[in-house]
Amino acid sequence: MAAALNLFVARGYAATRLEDVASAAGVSKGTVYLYFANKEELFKAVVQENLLPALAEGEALIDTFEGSTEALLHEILMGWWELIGESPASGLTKLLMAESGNFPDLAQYYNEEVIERCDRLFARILARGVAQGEFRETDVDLTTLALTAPMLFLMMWKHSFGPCASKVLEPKAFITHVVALVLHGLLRNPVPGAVIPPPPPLTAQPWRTPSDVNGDANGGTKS
Amino acid sequence: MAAALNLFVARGYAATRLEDVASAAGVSKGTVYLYFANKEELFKAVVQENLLPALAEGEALIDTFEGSTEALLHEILMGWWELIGESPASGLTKLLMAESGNFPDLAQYYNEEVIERCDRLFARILARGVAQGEFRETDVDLTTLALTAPMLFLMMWKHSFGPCASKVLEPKAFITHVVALVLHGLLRNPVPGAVIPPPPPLTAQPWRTPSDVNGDANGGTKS
Amino acid sequence: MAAALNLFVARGYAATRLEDVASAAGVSKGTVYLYFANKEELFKAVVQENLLPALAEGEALIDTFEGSTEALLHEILMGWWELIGESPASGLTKLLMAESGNFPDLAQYYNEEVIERCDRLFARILARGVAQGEFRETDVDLTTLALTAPMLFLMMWKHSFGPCASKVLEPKAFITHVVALVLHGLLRNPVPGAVIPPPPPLTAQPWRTPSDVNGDANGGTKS
Amino acid sequence: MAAALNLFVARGYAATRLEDVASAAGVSKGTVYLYFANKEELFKAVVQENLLPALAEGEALIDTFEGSTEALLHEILMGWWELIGESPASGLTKLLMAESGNFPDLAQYYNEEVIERCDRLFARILARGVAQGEFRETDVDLTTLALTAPMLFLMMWKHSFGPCASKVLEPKAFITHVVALVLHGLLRNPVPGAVIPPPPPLTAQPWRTPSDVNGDANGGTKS
DNA sequence: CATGAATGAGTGTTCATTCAT
DNA sequence: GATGAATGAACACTCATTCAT
Repeated sequence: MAAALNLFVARGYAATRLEDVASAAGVSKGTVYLYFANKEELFKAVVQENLLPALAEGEALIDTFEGSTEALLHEILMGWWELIGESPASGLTKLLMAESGNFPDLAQYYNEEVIERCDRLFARILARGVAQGEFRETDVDLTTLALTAPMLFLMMWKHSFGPCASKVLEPKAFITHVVALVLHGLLRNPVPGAVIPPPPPLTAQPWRTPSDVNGDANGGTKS
Repeated sequence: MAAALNLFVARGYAATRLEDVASAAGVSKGTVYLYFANKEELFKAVVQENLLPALAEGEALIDTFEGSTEALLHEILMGWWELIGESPASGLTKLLMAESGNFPDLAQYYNEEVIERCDRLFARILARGVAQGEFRETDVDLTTLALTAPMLFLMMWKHSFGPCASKVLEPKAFITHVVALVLHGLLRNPVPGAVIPPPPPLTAQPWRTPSDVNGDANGGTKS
Repeated sequence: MAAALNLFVARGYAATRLEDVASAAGVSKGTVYLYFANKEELFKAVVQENLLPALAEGEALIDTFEGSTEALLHEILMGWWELIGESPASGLTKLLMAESGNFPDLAQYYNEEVIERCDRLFARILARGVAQGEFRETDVDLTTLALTAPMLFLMMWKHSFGPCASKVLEPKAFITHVVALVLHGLLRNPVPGAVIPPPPPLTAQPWRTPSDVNGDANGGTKS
Repeated sequence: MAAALNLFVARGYAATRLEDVASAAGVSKGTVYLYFANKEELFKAVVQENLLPALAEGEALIDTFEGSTEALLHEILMGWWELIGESPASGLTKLLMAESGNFPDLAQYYNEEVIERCDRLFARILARGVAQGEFRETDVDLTTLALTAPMLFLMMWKHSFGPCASKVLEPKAFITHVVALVLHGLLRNPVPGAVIPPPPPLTAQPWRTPSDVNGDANGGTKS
């Protein structure tokens, strides 16, 4: 399964030949079928074997943690990266997204077992922050996503454009920056104590091509 | 090429049969080869045909915009989603990440032509915000990533787990929330006027398994 | 048809694409089908167009020739080479032998129209030599073949191993040598006036491996 | 490989379908690819497997032979025919000439490994004949060719026009005839002891068409 | 008369899967 | 339990052939 994990991550599902998995594992092609009914089952087994343990470990932390919720968030995200992001499991996450269309049941499973558990984890953290008066009132689902999106992005990036990008992306520095940004805000003079204000109204069709908006081209300005 | 785009996005590169592309386009298998040398060239053509125009349109907005940089950011991200995220180009972005390992030259090309141009766009916006006294001093590269990561996440999500997730994710609401979060911060009492403070120090190895940290098991507390 | 001739000779029947023939001829692929029903008919037309005229010319010479039959033979063979061997028709001959199995009717046709006429030509020459007292009595069919074999060999060679052989073969020198050899014989002291003597009896199984002929290994000597 | 040999010889390289080879061998199409990387490799393997052993056997004879060089020549040629000409290897020789243009490396290999070794064999025989006073001084290369050309012709003939010719060609009788002819000469009164005399001068352009030689049409007569 | 876009049967090749040993 | 030889369905790609223009 370790061999399969590496090859699936490196080449994708379709491009991974069972013969390569077998020889990488030092066994014959037929032996694979003694343990897995077919390629699809092998794939599913690899996914489940490598994703769940990491998540389980992560869930243990939260209850025992003492300190500010900002520090807790930082810890959680950094630990996530160290445990999953830096391990081959991050490759699996990417692979799962890439192949989700061809493996709906797997995507369903992953969604239920991993993502929703993950969401509940963050919901608890956010609730802790609000309860202790550290955080503003906030939409828990959206804020959770705003925190997990950079993590998923990091995993995807590592296994897609990262290797061929010109600027190297330092994951841990990025995580630290994101936490600081989301917590403290980018504005020089944020309004303390308030709920986050609603955004300004969008301009009408600002991105349309000129030919599309010739009639009311001045509608593109904000006011 | 429209047929190829749809099928590539729906099934992935390997699982898309040229015969299906042909019949979806209403032509025969051989006809495809009159216009594209092989499957790979078709794929590359689809990618380039559908990604670049969208980006080009996006770059036009920034110069003419008047208003707060917060509003500009909101506009840009929302426009990005309307123009690319809601179009099949978002599917291509996902596909490209999924297949980047098997098409290194395409990934390289996408990185140079799309990502780096995108980065420069955001760098200009952030510089505008800082210059006008709206934003704190900030690491431009990391903040750019913190803003683009949710966008890439949205595209990936839409074409992977989104369709089978229990909670529906409303992209525009998410974008609005992310902008507000990143700008105003999650803290109830952020420090106005200051540079974002450094994060608290991480605890020593908080996520390690007990077997790994047996020597200093109490290291799991914060300090 | 000139284009087809060149390509057929250069690449063989199967490896010649009609599209290449068309573009070499400066017309479109469809145009070829205005003049030839299909690839096979084109091939047959090329063969007939290029082989028969050369042979017809050759037949004209013999009746008017005055001089020794040895000189006549030399003239005929040399003329054959100049007219056919040095022209693309030699390539056709090679091609016809190569493809005879796949075009039995063409081989049949070639056999009747070319080879048998050729045989009759040589039979007349040999009869002339015997009638004039120049040549010994001889088996006409075999001697004809003994004279035409080197010619066919030359044509085959030119279009097969010739281009990659280390020693260059000078066709005209070879023809001259063959005529001299066949006429005068290789022996230092041939027996004038006599019929060619029968060959010595072959040894029993001279080429068998020793393990096969262990019983009478000395049978390898001549008598 | 036996099945491939038969089919290649019978139909040529291009017209032989791997599926036919497989079914002729009693296996499935995929099985062929367990042993040969592709069609080309199968072809090359068939050629090398079937040509070299035959030649190796042939080279053994010459050293042990006692008797006249004329008899030796007869033995060698007859043995060649029995060992190679009558075996499928003769079909391979024909095939190799037919496909030499499409397999230059194979032609090169055959030329070096087979033809040149063959040439050296005959050079030794001719030198023996001259050294023992049996043969006239002669151009070794050309005489070698004059002896091997009928053999190659026989192989070609057998697998091309032979099956559809009206007159049957008896190979062994032909070989015997050629040896006698080349040794004793066709002339009734050859000149003993002498070097073969140079050929009479060729007439000027005797084969040209009338339109080509209109200026000096009388130059076509010999004197 | 000429075109060239379109066709689709055919073939080389791959690889997940099986099973006798 | 393990093997590896064998399978055959599947697919990318080719090219002779057609036909509307």
